[in-house]
Amino acid sequence: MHAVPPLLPRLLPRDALAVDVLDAARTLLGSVLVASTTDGEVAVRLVEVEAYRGADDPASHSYRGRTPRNAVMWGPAGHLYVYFVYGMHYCANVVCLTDGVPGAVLLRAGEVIGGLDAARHRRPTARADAELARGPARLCAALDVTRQFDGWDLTAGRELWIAADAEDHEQNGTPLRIVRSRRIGVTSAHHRLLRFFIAGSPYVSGWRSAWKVVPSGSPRRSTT
DNA sequence: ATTAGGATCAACT
DNA sequence: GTTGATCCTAATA
Repeated sequence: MHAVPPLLPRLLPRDALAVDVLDAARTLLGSVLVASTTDGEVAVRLVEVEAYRGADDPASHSYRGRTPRNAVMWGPAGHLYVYFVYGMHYCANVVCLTDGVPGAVLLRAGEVIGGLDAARHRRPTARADAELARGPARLCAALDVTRQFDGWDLTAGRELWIAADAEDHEQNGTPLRIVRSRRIGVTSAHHRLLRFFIAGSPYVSGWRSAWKVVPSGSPRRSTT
């Protein structure tokens, strides 16, 4: 055994995201989204994501083709696709695959690991810190992500960027486990198990005991 | 603990 | 005119 390298934040490379949405989902779990704006820096470790594909996925915004709203999904991997829903919320996705092939991973929930005060200020209705970023629109609110960041390159290391998972996480001495389930809130493609989350995490949204949940490996540290 | 209804608007039929 | 990749509050158990 040689010396353990320092756990410095490392920018997640675009290559790690220019892959199939299922692989990108597993890479994103454990990664940390960092937003540095004038009112503070907030960092969120992702614990729950959902994969959305293209023409073969009726639940995806890209299913019916390219529009001004969803155009970013056809662009380069590692950029952010932000959309507005229900008249008052924003949700964010990380674009995957290669240029011209739509696909993205919805960021559904995470643990606020930095900038708690700023996050609490932006999420006044949260009654516990575990609720600060539990849910896709809450996560965006905690990071102050709006349509201003639609198309933003997360791999450039500017105000909003993504850090690779730097640790081998464990709980009670065993590695964290990824499980998958059906996606939340979608009314089509119900059967597909395209939601990925960290088993047992208190920061995961929408847990339902009745749901079918299957194992799906452990978080992957990107090696590129 | 679980459920139902309302808020509020851009994109799309 | 209808529909959401949602969240919050209030009501019921």
